[in-house]
Amino acid sequence: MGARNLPQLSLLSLPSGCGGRWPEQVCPSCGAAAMRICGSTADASLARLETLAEPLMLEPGAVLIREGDEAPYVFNITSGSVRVFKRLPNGRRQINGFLFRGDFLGLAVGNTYVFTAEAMERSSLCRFRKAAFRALIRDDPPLEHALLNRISHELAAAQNQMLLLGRKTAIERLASFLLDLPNYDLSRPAGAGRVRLPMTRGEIADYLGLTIETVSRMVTRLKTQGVIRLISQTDLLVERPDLLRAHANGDL
Amino acid sequence: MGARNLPQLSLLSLPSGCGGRWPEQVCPSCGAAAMRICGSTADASLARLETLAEPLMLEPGAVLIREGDEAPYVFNITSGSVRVFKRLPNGRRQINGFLFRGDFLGLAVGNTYVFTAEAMERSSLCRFRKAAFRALIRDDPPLEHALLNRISHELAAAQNQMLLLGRKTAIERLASFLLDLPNYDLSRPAGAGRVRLPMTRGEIADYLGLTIETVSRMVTRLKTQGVIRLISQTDLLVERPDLLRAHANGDL
DNA sequence: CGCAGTGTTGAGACGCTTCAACTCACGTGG
DNA sequence: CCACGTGAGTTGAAGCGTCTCAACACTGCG
Repeated sequence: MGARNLPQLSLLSLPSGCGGRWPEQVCPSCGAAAMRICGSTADASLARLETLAEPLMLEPGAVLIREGDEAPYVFNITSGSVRVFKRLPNGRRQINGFLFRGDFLGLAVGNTYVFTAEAMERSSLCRFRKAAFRALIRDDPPLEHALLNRISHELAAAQNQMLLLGRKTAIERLASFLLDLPNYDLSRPAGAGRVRLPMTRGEIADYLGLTIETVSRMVTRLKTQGVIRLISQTDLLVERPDLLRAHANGDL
Repeated sequence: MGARNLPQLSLLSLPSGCGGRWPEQVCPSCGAAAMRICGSTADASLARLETLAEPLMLEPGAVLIREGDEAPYVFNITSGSVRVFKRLPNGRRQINGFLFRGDFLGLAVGNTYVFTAEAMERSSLCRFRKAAFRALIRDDPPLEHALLNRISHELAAAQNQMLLLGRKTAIERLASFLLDLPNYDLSRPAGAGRVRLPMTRGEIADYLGLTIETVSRMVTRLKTQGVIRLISQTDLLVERPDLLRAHANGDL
């Protein structure tokens, strides 16, 4: 690698992504607009970016990125949701994150994608050629800083997840997950104590390093203890946030 | 956060850090030189950087960074090794990475360090005020790109670790670890098949999400199977790399 | 109404942890 | 120089938490 060689730009936003709420004027139609959520206000660049964006529509289950493939693109989600995961040769799956509107993805090492990404529901995305995206970023320092900042948040989130996977019990994992969940999809805020579970039990299990059955049992346990109440399969109410936090910290 | 606000620059190099070997003219005396390993050759910047660096010497076990503290500094290791970890309230520890010469650390979110870092042996580091470091990077695009590249490698490494922690068995974890280990400390390359274990069993356990005893048992199992041979407590020889890889992939 | 996909619940198996005893390497002082 | 102490590592036996396998319940849809 020569000195003038640009490093590959490679991004992935994990759930805790942006780390803060973004202005509501964000438009879901194009990646250019979505970039605004990163804090970049270089409008000249945004205009230029718009010319680079290729809009994309995906059906549920559609594969967006395949681990090991060549990585010419960076993506930005403009609506819907995406799961990002890796697989072991024997089929076991670890979901690394759930991505929503405004999140970037396309993490690559040596021009190869390091994970697979699939749409969880009908989703729209914007696609950028990495080279063009990279060039744009180079000319827009605030944008690059914003991206760096964003990746830092991701790294912090990844480290929290390592702590969870390596050292927490099943109930602690679920409790932590339920506490974090509201921060995932900021574009669809829930009411106080209200938690949306837009993913299946299987996906939760593969995210928490557990099995479907264990997740189900732990949900039941929290329900029995009066910590949460199930509105439907995909919606629940946290009745005792204090107890949920206690569980997440291993105090129970 | 206003638009002109710079995001906090926040870095942590995980073991697989740089992803490639660096030129051997790297000098262990100062962070400025260490930066060269990132691929930046902007010598004007390097000269300026040198004026910003505060050298630091740490004894084994010394705490470099404490999780939750204010985060005014970014560090670069110029010799020795550092362990980076998080703790649960009940004391359980998850080691997120082992860092060596050339690695940066100082990951923060909202101006607060997100992990604790301790010297594993007598180590020297260079310390930079984050603000100064940040300003320098802003004026040195190749440097910033190099850092972005580096962080991308870290994120990829973090995702591999999530897969390991969430979905691999004890023997698979150890095998994966032994295969990765040679890439950690590139400044002290080992001979072919030779693996140095500069950390204790307890540290390996806390890195792999296991207990000391399990790590010990798995080492014994690999030894019994003729996959590895122990030279000493801290040095071993991989006799059957093929079998080790098979174990890491869960094929055995 | 019946089917398929998703979620729940129970019983038993399995793998890792826990607890405890023992070994080994190393440094220190008698 | 050896006895001793200490911290790290190993090994064994028992316990426990999660997984596996299997049956059943629920929901949505043709």
